[in-house]
Amino acid sequence: MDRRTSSASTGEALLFLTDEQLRQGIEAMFFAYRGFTADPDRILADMAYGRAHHRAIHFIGRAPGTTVNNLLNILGVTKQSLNRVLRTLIADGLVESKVGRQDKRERHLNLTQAGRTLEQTLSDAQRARMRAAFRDAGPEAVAGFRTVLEAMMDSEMRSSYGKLKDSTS
Amino acid sequence: MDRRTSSASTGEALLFLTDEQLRQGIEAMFFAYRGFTADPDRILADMAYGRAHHRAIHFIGRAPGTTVNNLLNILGVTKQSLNRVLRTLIADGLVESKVGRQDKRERHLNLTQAGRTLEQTLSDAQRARMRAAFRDAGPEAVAGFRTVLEAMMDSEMRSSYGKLKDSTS
DNA sequence: TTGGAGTGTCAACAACACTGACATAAACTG
DNA sequence: CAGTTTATGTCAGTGTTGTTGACACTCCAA
Repeated sequence: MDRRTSSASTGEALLFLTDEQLRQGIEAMFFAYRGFTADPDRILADMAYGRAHHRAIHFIGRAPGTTVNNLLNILGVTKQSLNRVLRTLIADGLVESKVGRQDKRERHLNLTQAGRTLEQTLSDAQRARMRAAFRDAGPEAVAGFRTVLEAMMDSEMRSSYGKLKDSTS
Repeated sequence: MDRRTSSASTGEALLFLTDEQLRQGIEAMFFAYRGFTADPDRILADMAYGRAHHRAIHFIGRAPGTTVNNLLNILGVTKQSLNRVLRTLIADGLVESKVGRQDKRERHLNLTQAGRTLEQTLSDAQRARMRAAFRDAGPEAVAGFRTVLEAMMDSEMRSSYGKLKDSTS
């Protein structure tokens, strides 16, 4: 099956689309993601936190004052799941939740000083690996990396990604 | 902190290594990985299987006759965790486990016909997304994508990845 | 024969996701 | 104003996937 991409009938120009190339892409993604999360995971293992806390802290730090609903959309989890994480982060004084001024139903989330410190620790570890990978690979490879990843996102995620990207440019 | 990469002191040539670029790389990785797993996850949700079953099926299909220990190294989980998954896959007739001929302690794992069918279904979905992303991004971007991902892996994973890659070339 | 490697299994537990149901307050709508 | 919707929080239950620790069995190799 899938004769179109596994034979040479489409010519040399599409050789990068063979099933074998796609499988290697899939496996590269799998192994790289493990590396990507390994360092923060190690740090968090010593605390009572996990990957979910890291993600929440990352995106609150990235979009200060964001609402719970917005965070829900970015993270793509249920409110029950996020709430469990947020509750512990707020209780531990890493995140603060403030009632909205305009719309008092909303809660605006911000990192406290302690939260920023942890965010920095986690993101330093993750950035160090990313930086090493980027440096080894070079600028053209990095551009290609981002192009492919963007194409691989669902469109909703792509818009979340775009908003974050633009908000800090 | 990290003045080296966040200032212009190292020159324009390293602009792709700014903290902002690294953060965007981190977020791209996060959102893209969600897309990457979304399609197989949807298929598996209807069955009694999850992502762990998909991974086992993928790598058994990729390296037929592999031993449990080898699979353990590739997947990077405990044998207890893998065993739970393998047990259900074997019980459901998707994977068969054969005692080694040379070393009878080892078990060699292979997909049954039913296993291959499921593997095909899952990997078709995942490859379709990967193919679309690769096609949209173009060959140079794909090359860069792979270069960065390889640089991001831990070295043990990189060697697992390399072995799989070479075994089918 | 003894030690260690490869494997399987039991039990307990934790993290993180899910669904469903319900509560509250605020905002919007007719 | 009454009714509905939105944003959020919470309780209870469940499932998948990971972990440790312990123990047993088979079998290879020194």
